[in-house]
Amino acid sequence: MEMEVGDSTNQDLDLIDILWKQDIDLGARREVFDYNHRQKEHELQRQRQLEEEKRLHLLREQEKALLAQLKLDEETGEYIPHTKPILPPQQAVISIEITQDANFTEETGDGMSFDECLQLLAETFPVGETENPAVCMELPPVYASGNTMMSPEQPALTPAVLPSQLTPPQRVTPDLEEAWMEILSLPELQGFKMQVDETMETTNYPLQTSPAVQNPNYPNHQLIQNTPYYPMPSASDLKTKNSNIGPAEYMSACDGPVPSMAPSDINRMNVEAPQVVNANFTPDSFCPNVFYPNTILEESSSQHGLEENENVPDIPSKPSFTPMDLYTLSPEDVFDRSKRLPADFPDSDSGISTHSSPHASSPSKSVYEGGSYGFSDSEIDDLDHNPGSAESDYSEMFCLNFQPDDLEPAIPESALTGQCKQLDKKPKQHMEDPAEESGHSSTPFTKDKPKKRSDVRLSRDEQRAKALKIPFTVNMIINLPVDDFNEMMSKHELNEAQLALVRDIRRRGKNKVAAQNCRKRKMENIVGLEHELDSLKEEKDRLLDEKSKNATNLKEMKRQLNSLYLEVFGKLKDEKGNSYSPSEYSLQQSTDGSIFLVPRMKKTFKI
DNA sequence: TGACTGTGTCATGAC
DNA sequence: AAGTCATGACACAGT
Repeated sequence: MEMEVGDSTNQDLDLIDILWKQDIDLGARREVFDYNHRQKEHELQRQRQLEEEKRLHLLREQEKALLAQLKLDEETGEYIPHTKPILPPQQAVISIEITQDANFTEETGDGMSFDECLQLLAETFPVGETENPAVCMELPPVYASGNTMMSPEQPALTPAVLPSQLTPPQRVTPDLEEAWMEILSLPELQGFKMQVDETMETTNYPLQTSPAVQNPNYPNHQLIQNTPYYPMPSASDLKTKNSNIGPAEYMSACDGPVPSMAPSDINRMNVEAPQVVNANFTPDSFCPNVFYPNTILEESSSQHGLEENENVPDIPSKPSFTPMDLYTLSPEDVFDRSKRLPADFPDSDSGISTHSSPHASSPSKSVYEGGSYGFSDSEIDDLDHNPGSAESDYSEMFCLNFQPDDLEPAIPESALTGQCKQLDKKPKQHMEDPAEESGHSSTPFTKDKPKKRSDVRLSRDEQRAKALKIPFTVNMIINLPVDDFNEMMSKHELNEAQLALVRDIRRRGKNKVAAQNCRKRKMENIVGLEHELDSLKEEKDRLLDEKSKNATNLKEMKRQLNSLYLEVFGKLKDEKGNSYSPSEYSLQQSTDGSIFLVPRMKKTFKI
């Protein structure tokens, strides 16, 4: 089976190769045509497949081991434990830790870094806390509501343990958040993240938990964070996406009590996402909120009364746009969804201004320089060159990469936030060819390319937005239609500096897209003119050839006419029978066809 | 080190 | 009038 996958991948690569060679105008970058580059990609991909095979094998082993402890109830088709839980909780935790370890070391190939991560995990979340109900958020109601999928090693599943008895989720302290930020900023983790992303896209990952946990771009992820009313994927979703998930996976994924979980738990769970690592640790599995400055979260949530979510209100017809929504709602997803509609938003990184102009003369400059909030360009530049500082978390917050090719899992329309629906309703702007913007889209051919300046240096606008605590993502600021943008702005009381910055960001972002489009058009014009030049050259050659032929024909006709003339002239005799001298006479034809012998002395005689 | 290239930004005019 | 788009010009970073 793996061989088939590999073969098809090779064929795909070859096909892609041919297609790229055929059509260079698709906006593909240069490295796309670099054979060595693709070769390297190919090898990496093969390596990943091998790693994945190993992982799958390991997971199968684990599944077997767990299933061995279960018995299939033939009436209900459910797996039930043979006996009462035989493993003490501590043991269950240990087995889960083993799973973690395997996942980490095999997926990353860099044990040291993940050992550190694990150590941090252990310090952050003592094993006793693995009973956190939040861990089970991915379970569909059918599992969560009953005891159909009880694990023998899960005492927490026994009815004696009620959610109220559980250790309440603890908020991650700022220090720990920072530590997590640093972990996430590790290069190997970035690579791991990419690897896992690709793996999740191409394979049916047996131990997959919820896609929302695996992939922060997954809309359900947002739903879980933003709309606690739809906290869990439907059973059908799980059937389709994780069709090969068995009870063992659920049990390994759910190390806590299955009973119903209040939305507040769900929300809090996002803050504590690292606890989900026992299911399948990926950096992506962390909710962005984890890496969010508490200050921002708390401030924004307190502004809008969302800090606790203690009550479960009715489903609002149009949830208000909160900073939390915006932060957790990756713009990619918003626009991915909108991209499904006929009219689309401008391409991906349209809003990410990454270049700093030393003489920015935008209206906002005066604001910055006015010192109203003490954020000069030099300071921004300091931020630029200060990796690991605030910029890193902010870059996590603002999803820089706009990936139109992302998975588009089917989600219920009702699950979209009101804002998203609005976006769906009113996508006004024409979407340019996504390939143009795909310099940052995660095409496999750009992955290993050294990061561009725009990737390395974070957007000044993002940094400014962060400095001013602007509760919108840059992408949203730029890409929202004007009505939605105004509505969004009206829902937040922004001060003058914030307003100026937001409008500057929007202006720059739009202009950036315009410039890109302009350049693209310019290039297309150049190509078109070159083609036109070629065709004109061909026509010129053709005309020259025709002219040459015509000249030849004319010459021949003149020659024939001359000989005919001489022949006619030679037959003309005067009264005495003498021939006329061509030097003294010439033949001329009148308009009525009559031929005259005209003396060169201007004397005419009618023949 | 200078030329070239790609990109972001600003200014300006048009719509 | 405001917003958006198109485009020339400039600066900067990377090659």
